[in-house]
Amino acid sequence: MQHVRYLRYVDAVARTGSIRKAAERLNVVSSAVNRRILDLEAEIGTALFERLPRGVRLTPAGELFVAYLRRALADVDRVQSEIEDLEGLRRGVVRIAAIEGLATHFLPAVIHDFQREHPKVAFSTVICGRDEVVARVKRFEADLGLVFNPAPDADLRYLAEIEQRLCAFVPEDHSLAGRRSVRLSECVEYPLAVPDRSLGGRALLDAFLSKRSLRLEPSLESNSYELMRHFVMRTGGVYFQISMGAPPPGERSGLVAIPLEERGLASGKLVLCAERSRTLPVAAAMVVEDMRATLESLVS
Amino acid sequence: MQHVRYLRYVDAVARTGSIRKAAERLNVVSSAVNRRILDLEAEIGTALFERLPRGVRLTPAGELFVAYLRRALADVDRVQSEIEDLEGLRRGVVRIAAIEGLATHFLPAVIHDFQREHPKVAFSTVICGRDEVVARVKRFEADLGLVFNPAPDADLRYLAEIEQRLCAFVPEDHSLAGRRSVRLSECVEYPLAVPDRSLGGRALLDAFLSKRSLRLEPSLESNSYELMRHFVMRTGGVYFQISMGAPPPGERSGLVAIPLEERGLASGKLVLCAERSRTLPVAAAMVVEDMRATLESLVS
DNA sequence: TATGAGTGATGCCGAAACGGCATCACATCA
DNA sequence: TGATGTGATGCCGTTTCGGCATCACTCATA
Repeated sequence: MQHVRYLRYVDAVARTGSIRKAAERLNVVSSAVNRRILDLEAEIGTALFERLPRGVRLTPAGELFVAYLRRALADVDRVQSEIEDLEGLRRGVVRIAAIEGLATHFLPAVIHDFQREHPKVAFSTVICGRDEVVARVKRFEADLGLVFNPAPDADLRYLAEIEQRLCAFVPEDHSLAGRRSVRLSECVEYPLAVPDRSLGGRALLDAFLSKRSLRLEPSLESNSYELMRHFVMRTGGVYFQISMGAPPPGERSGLVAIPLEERGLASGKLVLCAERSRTLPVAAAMVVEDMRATLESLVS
Repeated sequence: MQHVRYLRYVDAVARTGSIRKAAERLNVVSSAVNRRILDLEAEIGTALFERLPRGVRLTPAGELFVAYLRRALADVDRVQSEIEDLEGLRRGVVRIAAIEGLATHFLPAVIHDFQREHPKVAFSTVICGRDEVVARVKRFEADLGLVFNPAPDADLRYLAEIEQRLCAFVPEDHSLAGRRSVRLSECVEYPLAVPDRSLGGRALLDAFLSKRSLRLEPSLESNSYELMRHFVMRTGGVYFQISMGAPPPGERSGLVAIPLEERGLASGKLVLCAERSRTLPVAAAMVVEDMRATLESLVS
């Protein structure tokens, strides 16, 4: 707030004990800071700082004034935050960290739908691996996390969860494309691309394969579904991803998702989570409701 | 205060429910008030007032902001008043470090007289040895120091000085009590208590004795005049202190001070000092004037 | 229904405040 | 003694502010 701008000048001088050092911190020239100080002292009628050869020191009057300005600065921050919360529906930034599998269809759709009704709400969305999603939520760098099969964590609060099966993704014109389901053993005939350990589906594959004699010899292992997508489009191969990564019905993307049908192949959960102690800003809370509704519609 | 000027604009608008009426009250044109309101709303990112055909009304966000600005305006009024009190001698703390010899009569009297006229001015007074007095002044832990014969020190500024002779202090009913002056050789007949090196008069005694064949065999050596006082009251002995330690004329304390009359016995200076670069708070500066006057009256 | 009054918003522009650059005066230190 | 660091100050271009005039809209009244 502009009306407290010069209070910030005085605060910086009090903290650094030097007009020049404070000016550096504030990214203005020292003469400007000096003049504001002198103007304020003239207005108050007394020196707020004693001038020493190597800087300045607060006078008793200065101590009183600095105590005041620190109360005022804290209070203005608080009221600004309160106003933002109140207005949260109409403006704000919702920060999301999500695994890559949601970047193509789910997240863009949710964001787009939400912004149709709340055009001033912005999204800051980071796509990263499972562990990084959790870390960002815990560090308050993301309001919301979308992650597949997170490890149990007392710092996380689950806001929504849905079951997700692994699917084989192939080009539309692939010989497996019309199947209602497919077995892993059928897929190994083709060039394979598999997710690395940072992607959620890999753990499900590993758990299954550890109990089978079947061995996968992937042509590609990657943390990028985009890479794997282009790989199979080019090679007529197969990659694996949770069903959430599939395009919504009616949309064509050149790829089809076929559920893997294997006894003993576990499914996992896609989780929408937040930091446990967190009170979400209003906009983020509304986004949660929208996402819940969308996720629930996917299981019915 | 200028920095809260626009808060006063908003306050007036909220109170009157009209930009034009507020402008009248503030003695500015309504366009100026209107623009400050609009600028603030742009800065905050939301309307503080709903615009009605016949004026304005606070929004919920505006209610929050007005609650804030009223707290801020009350607080700035209060701190201004506190600063005025401080500068107007209506409040403040004067910090003094002094040698023990002044604790009995001089300091209590000066403090008492000063507080009769300035009851809200408090004193924080530390009684300590000569070196500690100087250290406290230099460390800005004391505004003023009262010390006997300090070593020359570039960091100290002398505000007042008076000559002080050594006196022999004896009980009122002592055989030396009626004398106008006394020699050291007369005192050695009685039990002697002498100051230790932390007290100012000791250096004068030592300097004198180093050029004489007379040897003192003190029964007591101490850094506490109170102890020495009670010692001589109990034993009918003699102790030595600068004349400042004597009760003012007309006051009876059970002891009398008799000036030591010895050729070659130097006198010393009692010094009122401050840290050289220090600008004293107003209250302390006034105390200096009072002390000067009192000290000067003691030499005339 | 037309008109006058009251309201907040806006264009234009001169006045006031501000910050940047350069320099000064002083104290400190090696 | 010269270099360095500090707050203060002159000059001036830039930004912000307030005053004057006007606009757009609503409401009340004749």
